[in-house]
Amino acid sequence: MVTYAINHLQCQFLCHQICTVLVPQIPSRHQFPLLTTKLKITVLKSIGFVRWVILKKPWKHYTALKNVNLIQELTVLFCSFVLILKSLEVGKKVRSIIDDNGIAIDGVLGGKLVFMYVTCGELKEGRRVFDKIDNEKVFLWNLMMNEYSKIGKFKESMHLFKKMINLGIEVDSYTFSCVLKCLAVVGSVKEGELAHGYLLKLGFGHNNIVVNSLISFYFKHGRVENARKLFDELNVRDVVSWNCMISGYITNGMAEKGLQVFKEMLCLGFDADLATMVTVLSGCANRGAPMLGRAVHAFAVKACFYKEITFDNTLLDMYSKCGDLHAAVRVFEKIENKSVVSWTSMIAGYTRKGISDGAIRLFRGMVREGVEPDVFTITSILHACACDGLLEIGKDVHNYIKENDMQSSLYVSNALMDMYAKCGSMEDAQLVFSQMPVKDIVSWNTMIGGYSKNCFPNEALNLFVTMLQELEPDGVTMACILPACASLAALQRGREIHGYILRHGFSSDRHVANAIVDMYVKCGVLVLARLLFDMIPAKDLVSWTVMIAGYGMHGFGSEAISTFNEMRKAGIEPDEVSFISVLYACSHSGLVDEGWRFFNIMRYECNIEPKLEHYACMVDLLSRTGYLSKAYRFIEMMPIAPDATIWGCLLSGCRIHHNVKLAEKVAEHVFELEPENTGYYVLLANIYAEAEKWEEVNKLREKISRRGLKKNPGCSWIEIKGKVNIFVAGGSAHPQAKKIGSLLKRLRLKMEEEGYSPKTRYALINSDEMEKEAALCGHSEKSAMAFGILSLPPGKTIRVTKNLRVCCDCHEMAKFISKNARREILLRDSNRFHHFKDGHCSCRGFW
DNA sequence: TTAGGGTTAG
Repeated sequence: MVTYAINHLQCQFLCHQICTVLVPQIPSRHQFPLLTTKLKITVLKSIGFVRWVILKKPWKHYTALKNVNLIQELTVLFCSFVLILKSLEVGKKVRSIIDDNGIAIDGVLGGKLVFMYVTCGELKEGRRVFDKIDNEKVFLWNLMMNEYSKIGKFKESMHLFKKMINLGIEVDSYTFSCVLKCLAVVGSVKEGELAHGYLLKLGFGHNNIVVNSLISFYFKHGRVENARKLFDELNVRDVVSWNCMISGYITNGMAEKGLQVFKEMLCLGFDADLATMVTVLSGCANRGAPMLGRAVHAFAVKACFYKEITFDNTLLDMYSKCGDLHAAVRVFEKIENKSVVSWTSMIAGYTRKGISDGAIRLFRGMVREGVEPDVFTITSILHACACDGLLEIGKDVHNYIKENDMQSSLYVSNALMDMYAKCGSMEDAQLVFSQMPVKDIVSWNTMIGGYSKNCFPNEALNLFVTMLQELEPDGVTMACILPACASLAALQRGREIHGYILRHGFSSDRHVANAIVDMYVKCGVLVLARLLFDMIPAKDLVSWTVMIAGYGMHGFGSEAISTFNEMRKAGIEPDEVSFISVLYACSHSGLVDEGWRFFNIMRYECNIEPKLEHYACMVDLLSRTGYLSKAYRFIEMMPIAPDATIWGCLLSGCRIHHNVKLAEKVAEHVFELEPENTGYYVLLANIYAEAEKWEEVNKLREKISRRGLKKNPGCSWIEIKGKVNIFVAGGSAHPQAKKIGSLLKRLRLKMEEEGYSPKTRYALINSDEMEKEAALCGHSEKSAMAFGILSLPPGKTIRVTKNLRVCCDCHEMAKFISKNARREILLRDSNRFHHFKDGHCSCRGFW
């Protein structure tokens, strides 16, 4: 801030000058942009001075200025300045001057204060003042209503409207404009029609501002005919009326008609204005209509709109949203004075394309150029961090948010939580969530979805219950909570939520429909999933991908492939995720040739560069089917660095095919990349155990305990009558543990009678056979299956979920039970589903 | 006070 060296007399003089000379010269906010550059500089200098006067309060020392009237005049003036400065800091100083001097807040000063607070983003304080003063100015009521609708509190805005009607305050056209805007979002058509009747009664039927808003209202509710009728009946159509029609048609999916109105408007000699261009272009962007967008671009260039920054920004956004990032970049590069909007649109464009590093490069570029990021920019850059899991950069952005006091923006806080959730840091997300004074539905959904996806299904379900006490969930909530049921394989819970969805009419939402299919797939009810999938009227890429992945998970490789082909026939192009699903399906069914075929289709036909996940599927496929050295060479040839998962797939393959020598070589890579992951040590230990290399097993054991690593305990659960029963490996804490134990013993005897011998090599214990057998009996999935037999009526499928991969002995026993006790068993392990029936498993040995 | 950029869903 500039400081002013000033003595007592000068201060007195300057304060006098402010009141007598400057006051009449202060332009209003609206006049300011119209001033000449020279005048603007003069005003800005004065503002700099006044800012200093306010912050330093030099008048405190002068009796002459302690005159209350003078201070009151000054404060009114200061409020006006704050409106230009938009600085809450200065605004607060003004307030303290008022309070310190005991100045009464009357209508004039109160009104100024309200306007000042609202402009500085302190709506709450503005409302407090607003409520205190006797206010009959319709302008202030409109202001408050507009502010509430800007932050999405449409109900509060409507509440104010009712209040002003009750107080008998005369409404104007802007009041109706705001009311209709609110009703467009939260109201029903019926309420809008009531407002329509009311405004006709008050004589606003020919007021363009009101009728234009009414047209927009009907369009937003899809009542195209009503909107058209109003437009046709308008005596005098202004450019806004035309713009409303164009935008209305485009957003209702009638882009052609919108363009027709646009042409008609031009033919009738109406001049399209900037808003027309912006409306048409943003309509093209939202509908994904680049052809129309390009035509408008050409027209606008002829009409010289391209010099307007707003136009350029909309144009670049249109290209970016229509997927043509190159065209967007060309527009961006031509903009001479890039505004914060230009930069943000470009950043959002890169993020949309998944080029997070490009987005971050742009972000740094804009800061370098001295363009200050605003809440929109911050939200976009957080999204880029979220997409790429860039936690450290995300944390830097969080610091920037704190320094610049941006947390109060719901968009910012929500994007921040989403970033933390997607980067896997739910503690940080929870911290942001708990500190938010106001939360909206997106905040709740983000947290619930975050917990669901980060393997905290219970936290997600608990938060969902809390949410129900606070606000109504929406379709997105459903799509966020269902994966929690899916990850728990909590079929009962999932069914309840499915019921809730049906009762509340969320089932027509495609995201919800997809999530339901996914939930039933992961809860093991594949047939129902397929049925519900078939019922989705317009399946999107996600619907198909869920189904393909579902077949893969259940070991139906050829069904997954035919669904994939069906999808392409339906005209839906696969993306990288759907290729992961089909490759995964191939690997879980041992379909080597088909796997290669899809890998090549992806690369050469669809031009999708394989990512780590795709390579992992291929390595998995080769390893499972015994092509171990081929898999090794494949990894070595990879153009990107393999991660531990990829080497881990090969290590699993080494176990299946008992290749100890290669396993040792592969394990070196795995341990180097993920030295803390106990699972891989256990895997190698099992490979040694199966080869009866007990010395090596012990060495590994020592290594594990030296490093202080603990084996992730095996844990299985089974849902009986909605209650989840959990079994831990070797545990006997369950109330029915004894019964379960004796049932398992009986089963084991029967198995031996029929020639099965226990697969003791999988026990990872180097002791006598008896102890090994006891350890095998204690495996959590066996206990859960036995509990299922004891608790469920005959003939009912037993559904068990396990946190780790199923062991071979348990797998054998499940096969036996399915034949001997005539029970279907559905076992979901950490990798896939095993469906046991009549002594066979759907995995056919691939797991 | 018709008009440009941003958050949740495989």
